[in-house]
Amino acid sequence: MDATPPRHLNTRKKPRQARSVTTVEAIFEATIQVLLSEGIHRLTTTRVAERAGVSVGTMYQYFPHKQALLYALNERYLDLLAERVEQACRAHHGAVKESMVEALVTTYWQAKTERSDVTRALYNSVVELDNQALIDAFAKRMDAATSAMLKSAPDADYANIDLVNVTLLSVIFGTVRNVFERNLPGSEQEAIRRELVTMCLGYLKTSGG
Amino acid sequence: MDATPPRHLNTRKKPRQARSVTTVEAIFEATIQVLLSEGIHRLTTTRVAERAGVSVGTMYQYFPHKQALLYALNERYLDLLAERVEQACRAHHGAVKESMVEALVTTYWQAKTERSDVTRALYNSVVELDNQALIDAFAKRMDAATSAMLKSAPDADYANIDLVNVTLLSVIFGTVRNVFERNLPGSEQEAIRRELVTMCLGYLKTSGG
DNA sequence: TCAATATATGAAGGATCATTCGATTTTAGG
DNA sequence: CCTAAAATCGAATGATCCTTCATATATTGA
Repeated sequence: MDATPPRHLNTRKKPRQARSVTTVEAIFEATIQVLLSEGIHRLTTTRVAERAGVSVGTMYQYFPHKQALLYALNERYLDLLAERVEQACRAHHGAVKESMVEALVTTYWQAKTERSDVTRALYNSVVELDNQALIDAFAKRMDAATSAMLKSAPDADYANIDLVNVTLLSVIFGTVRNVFERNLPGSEQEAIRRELVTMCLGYLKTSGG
Repeated sequence: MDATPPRHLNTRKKPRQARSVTTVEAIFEATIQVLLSEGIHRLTTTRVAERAGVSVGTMYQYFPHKQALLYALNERYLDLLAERVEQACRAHHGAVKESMVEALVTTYWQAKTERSDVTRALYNSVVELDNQALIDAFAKRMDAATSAMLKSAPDADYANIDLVNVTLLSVIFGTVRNVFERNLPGSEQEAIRRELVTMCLGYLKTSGG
């Protein structure tokens, strides 16, 4: 990541010997595990240290405080992700658009899936854990509403309508979230929204629905 | 939401008089504000109560503990969102697919944008605030990598290639995240992934790029 | 007007947690 | 083997926070 970390989030010192490299690695790994098994509000320095098999003091040799730990974790993760996509892009320079899209989707998807625990740990929102029940119920309602609508279309094709439906929902909802996260200027947001409509329309025209 | 809240997340008592309705409303509003201005790790019961202009004790009349407050907030938000989409769907029963898609995208998009503060407050991830710098840097790298690739295609159309590029990225990244959040079975995930490729391909064929 | 009920208060208890630092152990390199 | 630098340890500190409960105020309905 070329984003220079805010000074207060800098790591304290760089590991010089082999064992300290191991230590830092263990701390990262422990952070992910605690995040997944206990959630953010139980992510304490002591717990992470214990899980990593080191003492709290050791943690503070490498991270000035808790926030810096989370920041570094995220940074490392995003950096790896970015590198993989960049490589895939380079590998497809000059190719036809079909294989570009294929490569892009596949690479990103796979990178996220490969270590889905990390992905999930970092995705978790402020509400945590019990949240899942809400999300599920919400998803069900949406599925029901939109698939009922879709099936009522005069030109509906019933072959794979459920798959088309769930795809549409994932794409639309996900895109909105992503646009939010990137915090793009309003005009660009609006432009993307229009493109999204075009895209979904084209998709519906070719794939039954 | 028809997801019966886990017992330990139930609200304590229902407001019966007018003033307590106001109170609960103020608490919700204060939660959002504190979440936005201070972040999750500074969201304390005292702070929320103070912002809401009530005492801590009052909060505990309606929410058995902090988690229940966040849960309720999320629940209310998702419920409102779901209702709006459902209504839009009902309003377009029997319509042609074009207007269905248009309505779906527009409704969801607008609901999220209308109170973007709430949306953002609930979207915030575990890393919080300083995270934005990382996300920005990541987005820049991705934009650069993919747009360089796209422009190298033999059949590239330079008219609106930047918009096409940013749309593709938002759609792909967002979809992945959404699929993750919904925690669908692997087989369905894979099916959606294939659909996503189809969709992007179709999009690229019609819109320059 | 007056009890019964609903709502509000906030100091205090008890628990958890982030962070420090002086002491100890381990490693590298001469 | 020996010493300086690197790495580790973990009890102690001080701060923050969640939650309770006894008390006080407000509202309702008769």
